[in-house]
Amino acid sequence: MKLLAIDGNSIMNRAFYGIKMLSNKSGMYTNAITGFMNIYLATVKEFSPDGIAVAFDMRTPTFRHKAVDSYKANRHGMPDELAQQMPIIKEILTALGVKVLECEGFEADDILGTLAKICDDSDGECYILTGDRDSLQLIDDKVTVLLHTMKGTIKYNEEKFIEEYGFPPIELIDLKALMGDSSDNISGVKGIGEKTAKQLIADHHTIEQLYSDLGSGNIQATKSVISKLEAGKSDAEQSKWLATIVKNAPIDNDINSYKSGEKNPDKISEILTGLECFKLLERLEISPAKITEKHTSVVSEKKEYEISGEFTGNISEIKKAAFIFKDGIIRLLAENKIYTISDKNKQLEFFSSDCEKITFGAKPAYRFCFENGREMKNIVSDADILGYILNTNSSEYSIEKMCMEYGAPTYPELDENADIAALPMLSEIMLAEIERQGMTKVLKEIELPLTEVLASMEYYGVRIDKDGIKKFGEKLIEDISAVEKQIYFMAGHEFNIGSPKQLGTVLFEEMGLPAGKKTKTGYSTNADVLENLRDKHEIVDLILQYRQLTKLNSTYVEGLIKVVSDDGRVRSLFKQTETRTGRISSAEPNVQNIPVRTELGRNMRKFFTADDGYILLDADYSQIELRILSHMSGDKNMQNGFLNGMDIHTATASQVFDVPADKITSEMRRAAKAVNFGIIYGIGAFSLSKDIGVSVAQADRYIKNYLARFPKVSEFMDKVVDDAKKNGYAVTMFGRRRPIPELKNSNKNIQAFGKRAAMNAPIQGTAADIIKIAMIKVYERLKAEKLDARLILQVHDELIIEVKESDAERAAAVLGEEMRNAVKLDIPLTADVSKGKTWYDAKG
DNA sequence: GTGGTCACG
DNA sequence: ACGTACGTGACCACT
Repeated sequence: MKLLAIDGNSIMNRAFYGIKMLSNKSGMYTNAITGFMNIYLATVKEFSPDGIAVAFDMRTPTFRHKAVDSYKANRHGMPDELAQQMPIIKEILTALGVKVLECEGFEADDILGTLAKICDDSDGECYILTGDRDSLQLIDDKVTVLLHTMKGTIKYNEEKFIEEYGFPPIELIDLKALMGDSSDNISGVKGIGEKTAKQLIADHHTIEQLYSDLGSGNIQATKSVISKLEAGKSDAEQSKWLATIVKNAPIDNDINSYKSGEKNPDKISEILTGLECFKLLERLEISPAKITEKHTSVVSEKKEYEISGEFTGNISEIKKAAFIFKDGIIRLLAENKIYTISDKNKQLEFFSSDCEKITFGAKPAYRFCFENGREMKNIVSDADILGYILNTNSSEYSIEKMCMEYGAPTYPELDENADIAALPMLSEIMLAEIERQGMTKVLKEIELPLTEVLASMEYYGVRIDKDGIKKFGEKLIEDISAVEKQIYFMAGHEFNIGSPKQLGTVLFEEMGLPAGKKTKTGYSTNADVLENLRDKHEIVDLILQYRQLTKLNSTYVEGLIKVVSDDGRVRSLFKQTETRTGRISSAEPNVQNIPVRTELGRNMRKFFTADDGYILLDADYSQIELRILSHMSGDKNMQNGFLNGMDIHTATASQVFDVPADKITSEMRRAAKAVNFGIIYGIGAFSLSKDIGVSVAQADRYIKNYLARFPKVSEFMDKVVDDAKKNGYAVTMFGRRRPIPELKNSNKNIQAFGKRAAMNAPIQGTAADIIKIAMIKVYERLKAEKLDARLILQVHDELIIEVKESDAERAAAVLGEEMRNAVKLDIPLTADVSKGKTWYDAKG
């Protein structure tokens, strides 16, 4: 009989701290469970035991066999995130047919010790899996310890142990009795450390022998060690007792009772599906629970599909199909048959046919159509988008993952066609779920039509003045080396200014400047800190300059040059399923963070130009987020500011400081602006005070004043947080949801973050919804009016059109009108259009 | 791969 | 006692 005995607490601990926090949609952490099971499965595979037992500590002992009050007092209690995973892993193990052992008053390693003894007595073989070196004392000719460490699992038998420690395993107890173990609150002999203890044990083997030899003077040690040993005799004896793992826990002593039992796959499936641990189910070769309560609206029966090779029929006869367009090939599912379409003309014919299409990742297909001057028609569902709408928190929307999450049947037997086979049913289930959650409008009126707009923007790209950038870059490099030289001179030597570590050493150690904040790894040298040191030394200003110049050069000059196509344009990727709030994001290159705030950086925008014969139109919403807040909260006081056409920050200042608008100083306006931003972000007095340089108490008064003046805003924020706590998500005006599992976290800081995110999500998300609607309307009207104009960029509240000069006036009217009229709020939306040859000139 | 920093809304 | 405003992406240094 080969028994695998696992230290459940120890392995759960290793797993918990070993992998990043993983949590599912409802905020339940699963990282320890996942990690435990991975270790468990790997070990079972390697050793194929006949029986498995997992031992756990009892959480609420009423009696301690080691009744020392301070026992383990300094081992901090486990965090909630781990504690809540403990009962579940026990359930899973039980369902796997594994014995779960807990004994009141006994620790997990006592149970392991008892199991080891049972094996010894019955001629069994025992493998102990643990992360704790304590258990090594149990090793003998029948007991092997598998020590799980960060670097892997080390197998300790007697031989290996002696090789490493130089004495037999049982003497580990005596070693600990001498050197102590702070994590177990074993004091040991005061003043005896690891080295001395090891030597003493190697010479004398046991505590008893050691003290007997000490008495007879038969010992080689310094006077100080000898006196320490003499003083610590009773400590040593008590420590030995504490360090000894007991072997008499009251568990079944018939080894055969630990033979592996029957698995209960349904139970395992139910638990793991609920936890969204699909990878684990796969490893266990168990299919996920098919229908969960919330997805009962659609009955999902698996259909049979036939692989039919290249499509040779008449494309116009396909009325309804699923397709996936990848690597230049269309895979098509129609009438229970799976085809490929490899011919480009046939592909285009299919895309522009009236066939009702469902797909996964429509944007590249749209782009393919644009590139070939054809129209994509009738895409009614895109699983990528559906997945995003249903959970903006996910980082990956693969068909495989979503099938498991939403309970759609999978087709692993179809190999590379498993994805397309699963698509129709998955899409149907997700559409029903979107309908149930009231997000059908977000899907059909915003996200699905938006894909074409984004594809078009990606297709056109924006023209870049590459030579202009290069010249600008050369100038930057000159300036950089000049600043660099001055910095080296002041520091007295050369160093890597770009390394925060080296810079910290130079500023705060060599030059003795007062260090402010610290980061995890050392001194903080960020702009905030440097700003406060500006008048302490000239070098600080130079470093700030150096940072600005190198940032411009490496990120924008060099970064942009790298991605310019042969036709002189850059084509950013506008990602539609990336952000948690509903915004779109931009990458490769990111065109949403081109400098504007400083004049030097703003020059970059001179290199974003219109094509010959064209000009750029640029319009941005003014204060869209505050307007949304005033609308959604219904605060008339705030709305009045907008209705009167006032500058909103001045209006706010007037309210908060109780001063007429014409008496507001620029300082007051600045403070009010910061408060306005703070409100949108979910304010805290501390951060506000830091931002505007007043005391925390003063900042707190500003906030209190603000909320008193705009009581509906205050109520709105409270309600948004309450609802998010209750529902698990925040929601925009149009019904878009953002799950916020952080609100259920036991960590106060994470909870506080959840609250701020909950306050911000409806505002930022609604703004995202609105500009998306505007984009679709602008796109449609430019097309309908046959203008030689196209949307090319979006920067969250700003849209940019490239238009033939002769059509500029009409396109400008379209842009302004559609942005202003995208939705009707209690207060007007304003957007002014300006134009220019470059982005620099076109921005008003 | 992670952390620090900084560019934008 | 601690940490501290929302949402992104790119680059560099360093492990």
